[in-house]
Amino acid sequence: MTTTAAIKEEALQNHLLAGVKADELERLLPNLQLISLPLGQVLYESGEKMDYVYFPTTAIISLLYIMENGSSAEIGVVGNDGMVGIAIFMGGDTTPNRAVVQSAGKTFKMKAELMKDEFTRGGRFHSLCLRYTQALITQISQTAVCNRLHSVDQQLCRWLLLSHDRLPSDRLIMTQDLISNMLGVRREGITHAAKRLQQAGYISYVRGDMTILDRQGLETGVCECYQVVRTEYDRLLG
Amino acid sequence: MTTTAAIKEEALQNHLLAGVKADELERLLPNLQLISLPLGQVLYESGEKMDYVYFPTTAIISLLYIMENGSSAEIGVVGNDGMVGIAIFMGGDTTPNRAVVQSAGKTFKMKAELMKDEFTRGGRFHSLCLRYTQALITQISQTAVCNRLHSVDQQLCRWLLLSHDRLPSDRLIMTQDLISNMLGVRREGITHAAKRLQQAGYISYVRGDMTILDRQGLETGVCECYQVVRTEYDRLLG
DNA sequence: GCTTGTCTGTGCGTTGACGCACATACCGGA
DNA sequence: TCCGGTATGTGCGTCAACGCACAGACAAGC
Repeated sequence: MTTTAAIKEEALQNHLLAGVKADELERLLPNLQLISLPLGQVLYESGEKMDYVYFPTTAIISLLYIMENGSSAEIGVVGNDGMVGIAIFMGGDTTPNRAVVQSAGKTFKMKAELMKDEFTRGGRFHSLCLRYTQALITQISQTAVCNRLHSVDQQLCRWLLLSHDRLPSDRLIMTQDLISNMLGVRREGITHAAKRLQQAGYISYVRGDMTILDRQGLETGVCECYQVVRTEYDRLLG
Repeated sequence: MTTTAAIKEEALQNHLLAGVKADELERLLPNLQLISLPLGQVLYESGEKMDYVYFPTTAIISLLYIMENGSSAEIGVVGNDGMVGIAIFMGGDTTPNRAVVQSAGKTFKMKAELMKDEFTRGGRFHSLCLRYTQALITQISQTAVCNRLHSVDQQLCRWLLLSHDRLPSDRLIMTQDLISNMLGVRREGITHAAKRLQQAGYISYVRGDMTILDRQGLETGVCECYQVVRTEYDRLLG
């Protein structure tokens, strides 16, 4: 049986939960349920009412927009740095996006109503949620800029670094086909870009099993977008 | 001398101000200062502390990210539908973006401190600001998607429609060069796209003076991104 | 073993956008 | 009236990414 202390320690792996005041955390803990998310699971569908908010610890969730013709593009990524379901406290209840598990792992979930209750209490939890939302806005904004101005190679580096920041290890279980769906480019484009990164010795991969070997190498290939987002997260939540 | 009633009527042209409760508006009005903004004026520079929040009535403000090499791309646009300076109440105080006047016109401004005070009071103003922020997030997200997946022609249509929605007339004073900076594409690309729209009879323009002749025509050339954003604004703030 | 499905690699023609160069057109001021 | 500055139009070569087709390569299961 998992002790309360163990749960608490697990919860602190999520930066938002780690940042709230002690009394707020005590109130939250009994309402947090730890679950495992398999790769590909859909947490929300576009326009669907959100029943839960998620605080990932080791899982990574991708926020996608799916076009009417089926093509897709990622607008943001959430790991242990944040939460999935900001629309719950922002007042919209839904978003026109899909939230899907990009990397299997664990997450806490909490009922939307309880989330709203705690949010309206104000306090540090309230302000932390808002600061996180602003950081997410920066990430989405930079995705927009990067999509417009940078090459697939640069974007793959950015995407790998963003993922690595949220990953408990250096391994990423993910096919090139899935990555291409996230980045909204051709699968072949990812094949080429990934091959170059592998030849440079920055990553290795075999059939959906990717390992980041040289993080600093990746950072030499990335555009400024990554650092802008990183700096803003540190500034707002660090 | 401008009467209080006249100021109030002017204020109601901004949808956010029009949406707050009567007592909230009475508190806000004495702190709101109506000013004229010329084309090109910079309201915020990237990373700069925001002293004021702006509630446009007839002006349109563009939110841009400026790359280190000087190229730029728009991440969102704000008119009488919203406000500029959400970072003030989100807690970050600054953003890595520039806010620049895209279409000359009038706006109310209010000191950042007063904004924070009113926001922390809660009430409808609080929730309206958050709902607006969510709508803006959708706009930024859709910009990211559109940048990735759609042609310059489609994006110009989207951009014109978004501008038209926030414009008091059908005229837009703006050179193709400026539009290209907003969309993050070449000036020649805009020349080509605009020429096609003019030949189709949807717009006319001469040296920085553009008129929208056939809005429905533009809507036939736009991608689904425009409607997604429009619908979300209506849902959240309508 | 074999088959089947999935993942990755590669080639090839097409295209949309880029970068550059320069022509043309228009405006306002000296 | 001329002139300099600005806005727009156009041509041309280049390139990154696309769409498609198909060839290995590997894993899992029978």
